[in-house]
Amino acid sequence: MNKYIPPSVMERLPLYLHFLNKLDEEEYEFISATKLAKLLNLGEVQVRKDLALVSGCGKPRTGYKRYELIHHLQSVLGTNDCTKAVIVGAGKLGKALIHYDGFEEYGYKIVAGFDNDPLKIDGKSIFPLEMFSQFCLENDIKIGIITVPEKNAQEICELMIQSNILGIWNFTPLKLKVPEHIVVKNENLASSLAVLSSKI
Amino acid sequence: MNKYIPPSVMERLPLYLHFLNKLDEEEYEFISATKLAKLLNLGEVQVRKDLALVSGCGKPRTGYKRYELIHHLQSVLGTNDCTKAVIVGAGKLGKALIHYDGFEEYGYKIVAGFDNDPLKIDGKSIFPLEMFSQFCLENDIKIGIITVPEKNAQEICELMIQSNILGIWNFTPLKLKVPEHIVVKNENLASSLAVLSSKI
DNA sequence: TAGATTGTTAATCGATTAACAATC
DNA sequence: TAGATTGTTAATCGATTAACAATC
Repeated sequence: MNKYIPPSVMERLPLYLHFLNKLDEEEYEFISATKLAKLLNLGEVQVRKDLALVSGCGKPRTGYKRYELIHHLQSVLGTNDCTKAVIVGAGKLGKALIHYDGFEEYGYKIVAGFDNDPLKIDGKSIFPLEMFSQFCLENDIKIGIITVPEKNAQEICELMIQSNILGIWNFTPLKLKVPEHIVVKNENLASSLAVLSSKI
Repeated sequence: MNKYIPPSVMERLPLYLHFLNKLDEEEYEFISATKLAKLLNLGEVQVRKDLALVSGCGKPRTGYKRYELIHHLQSVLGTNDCTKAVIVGAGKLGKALIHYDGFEEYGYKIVAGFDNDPLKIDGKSIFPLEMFSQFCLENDIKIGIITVPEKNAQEICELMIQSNILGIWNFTPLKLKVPEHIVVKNENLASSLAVLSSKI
């Protein structure tokens, strides 16, 4: 394997994995790309190509061994060495993400949250911001999630970079200024809503 | 105007609008696509083309009249007739979205939340599920947001369709079964995380 | 005028879809 | 064998980027 997997494909892998995990183990020892496509309402060729890229262990006529396919998906998604993330900003959205357990299925885990406001500190999962850098360095954290108010986002971004974080998932509408090697993914909920609304 | 605006462009419009709203009114009576692109770190031609599609009132050398551009963006995004949305599922994520006030800048407003669990009912914004249909019909709601557990998602989806909702923003990983004319936008946070993680 | 910026047409890039030989 | 499904190559589609004449 070790082929390059484009973002468009990467985005679909969690869907496949989740669906395969839900499938009845007895009934589906094998599953074909064709069948999976039909069940997920996706293009047949698209699924076939995605799976070929990720696994490539399909057998004509029978399809993929379900268990093996799950394993390959997990391997590409990073389940095998559980990618850890931290979050800064324990407002409503931050707390919702911290307590959302849907990431672990794909190998991601938000291991801690941080906030400056003592009211939001909560022993087991949300810590004071001063502890951020040390925590990240000690635990080799590479992914940081920003859910602070927009006006504090750049400052938190810089704190993250100082703490050796390489990927930032930004939930604020601020365009973060970062050096070349840092990856930023902006999550703009209003954008999604705009697209949905325009399609109606 | 009334040109067709592709989803890829639609997605960027809230970014432009938010940025223009933040700009100092005195300093920027006019702003050029070139300048905007530089400030937002986007492609110069991309911004120019987007703005031409949305407004087209740019003047060579001076650029766009800031105020006019804002107005055109709002008009396309729907601010002018404030698109209303409702949400079902008042768990952590649902509550975070209900109280998130960032949508209104773009003309979208989550006007009410619904839940079956009496513990989550909260007079001013979260109502019992039985009131859902009537509320939607009376208030001419066209957008529904699903933040219930996956196992209840299809059932809520059908309730929404019965209540004349046309666009569904689905935060569960379940592939919803809907008739032709219903638009579904799946928001899969794990997908975003997968893309980010793979780019590091 | 000179030159920055516009709107638009052409070229490139990437992603999706179609076609098809290979195979279990 | 016959036929469903695979992996892959070619064709199409849409989005981004480059090029350029028009214009204030």
